[in-house]
Amino acid sequence: MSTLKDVAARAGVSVSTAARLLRGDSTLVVRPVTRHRVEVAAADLAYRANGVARGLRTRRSGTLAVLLPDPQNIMWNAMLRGIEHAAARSDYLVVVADAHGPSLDPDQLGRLVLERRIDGLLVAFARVHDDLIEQLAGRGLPLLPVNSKSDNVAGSVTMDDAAGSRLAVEHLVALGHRRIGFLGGRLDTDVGRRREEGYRTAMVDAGLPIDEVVVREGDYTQGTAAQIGAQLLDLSSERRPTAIYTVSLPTALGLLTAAHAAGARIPDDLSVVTMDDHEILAHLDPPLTAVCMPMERMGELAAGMLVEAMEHGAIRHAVTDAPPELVVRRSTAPPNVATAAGPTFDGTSSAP
Amino acid sequence: MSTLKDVAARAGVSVSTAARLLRGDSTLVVRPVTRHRVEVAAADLAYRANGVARGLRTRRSGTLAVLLPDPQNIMWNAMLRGIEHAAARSDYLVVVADAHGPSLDPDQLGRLVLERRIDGLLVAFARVHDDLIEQLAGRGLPLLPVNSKSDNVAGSVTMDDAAGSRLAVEHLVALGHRRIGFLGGRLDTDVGRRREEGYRTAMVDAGLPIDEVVVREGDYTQGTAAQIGAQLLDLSSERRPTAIYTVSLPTALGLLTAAHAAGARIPDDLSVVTMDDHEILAHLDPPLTAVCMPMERMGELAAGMLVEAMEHGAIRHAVTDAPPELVVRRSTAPPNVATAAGPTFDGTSSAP
DNA sequence: ACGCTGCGGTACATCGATATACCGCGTTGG
DNA sequence: CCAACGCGGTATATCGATGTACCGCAGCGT
Repeated sequence: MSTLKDVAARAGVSVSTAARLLRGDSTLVVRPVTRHRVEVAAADLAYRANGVARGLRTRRSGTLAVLLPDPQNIMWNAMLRGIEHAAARSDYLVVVADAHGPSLDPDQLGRLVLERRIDGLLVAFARVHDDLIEQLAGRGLPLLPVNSKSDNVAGSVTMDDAAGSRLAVEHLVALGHRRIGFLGGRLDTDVGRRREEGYRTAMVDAGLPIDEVVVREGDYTQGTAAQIGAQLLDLSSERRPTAIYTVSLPTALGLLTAAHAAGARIPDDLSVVTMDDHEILAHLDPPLTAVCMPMERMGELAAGMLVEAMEHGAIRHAVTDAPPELVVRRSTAPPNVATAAGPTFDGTSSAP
Repeated sequence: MSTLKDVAARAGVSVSTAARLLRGDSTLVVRPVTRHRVEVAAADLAYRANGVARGLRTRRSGTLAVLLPDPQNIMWNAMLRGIEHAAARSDYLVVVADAHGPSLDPDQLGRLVLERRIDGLLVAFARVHDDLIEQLAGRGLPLLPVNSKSDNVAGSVTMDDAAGSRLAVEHLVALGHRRIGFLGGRLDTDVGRRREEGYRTAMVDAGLPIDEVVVREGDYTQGTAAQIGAQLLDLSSERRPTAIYTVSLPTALGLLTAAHAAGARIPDDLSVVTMDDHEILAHLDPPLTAVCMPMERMGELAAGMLVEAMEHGAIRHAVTDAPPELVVRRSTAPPNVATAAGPTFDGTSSAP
């Protein structure tokens, strides 16, 4: 591994000149011939600047971390891709941290940051780590909530969740549904509230009454969703929703489990739309109608903004520009009048 | 941010003493009172060693990268978790690189490594990046193929793929299948060959003939699998397999698509087992019987070995100890004698 | 009296890149 | 005639932690 010193010696210039030239320092004036000598020397030696040494001087490690609440949710993959691409453009590396696993708990992560191995942090689902966030943000560490805002942190990148929810509800309304349930996220998170708000707005806009019994707060886990789903399906036929909108894939899967257990067929007895799309939804039983949110775009935007914040201190609240899109598959259909108005389905499983 | 100098000044000792004490240098002898003074000073100042400065001196960045062939395959998630956990135990960070995306092409990655921002590399599905691998391994960079061996690289971590394949085939045989197809991976990869070998061994052990027409090389993509699947389903009824074993989730999904298009019902007309398991398989149409491979364990092992290699130079070929397990769901059933022996299914889609 | 050893540390030179200050020389402009 | 400035760079002090070499002193044996 050759160093700058080697290059300078080979080119017959000082280390500073070689450094400034190779770094592209615009205040440096050199004759073309000198420039050429240095460039050739660098090429001959296959010189690569040592990133660690540079980092020491420039006080940057060139690495940022992403903190995820639930790496089991495959929807984060798209966001991660976006983050990686945008970060790579600015020559940053991305470290992924599982917020709940033993790999990198918030304390560990805080340590890393304080040790300057990480320059900044993208935090998805901020509420979970309020204490960490306050600590770090308080120390002036570049930190950006993604997908959800946090009251005491300046800046965030989110999507138009309300629009996504409206899209889902409007689709159900267009199919003829009137009793539309909502299986949401945590209401102590900004994103959870915005998704519910979109649902409510769309219901009101459609002139439909909102039955609070079928508007439920979940926690993005499959287990909780299955429980709530069972409760919703157990309602009397006049109150039981003919369609349910779920706000995440795990939530949707929980509902599917509950529906299966209750013997409710989808979409015959119950239509289901979920937020967040992924290719594999086309292969589910049944293929799930979904609102495709611009996760990748959000990731790109977030990484770009974080880099911007780290380098120029500018930070703001931003909403991803790409609009949500509805992907219609087979889990939604017009309400089955017979089922909806008639006696409840028998409650036994339809599984063999 | 306080530095070692601040701590030393506050404790009234030299920088070296503070450094050695806080680092836990066992060759250092200090009086308890001195030790205490330094520790208190460090605590008071909330001192954190600067990882970048340390890295410069110790010539390590404390970061390792994982190169993945196809981040769309959600099966890597489990491996990543394992890698992260094991790496975290040794205080390493993990950077994820998409081998095909624009985020971090092999050249970029090579650059990072040469710039010493990354200490070592885990490469999944090595064949894709042979040139990069030779370059880096040639330069003495710690590099470890995961999931597949590479002839010109010492060391690797793999799973018992042959055992996994055997498990799948034995399950089908036990159900009564005799014409069992194989939809494999690339034969220019070690892992692809080992999975096919397991299939062949199991067939021979079961006393079944192998019809080479139904033993096919794929490339782990859904598109190719769909094409091959269509060909297999188009065979005359005496040759058409009654069951197919696929070696990856995208491959299985491709086959499902082909089966659906051909109007073949699963498992009635065709049983399907796939390698690699994930919770979501339980929700597919139909729920897929799968061989659960110890991906997470492999990840842990790999990260541990890479760290070991980086710090002590020891490297070897290792196979994950945890055995594969069969998870039976509803995509496999005894062959339908009527369908198998009778005329082909009508070939029209069963979709509404 | 002399060397040796153990104790409890310290001084100083790294690691490699970067940034600021500054240098001598020739050319202008006033 | 002298100051100011542009040219083409160089010298040197960082950044913060690490590790080797070494120091003075006391005690101990001979």
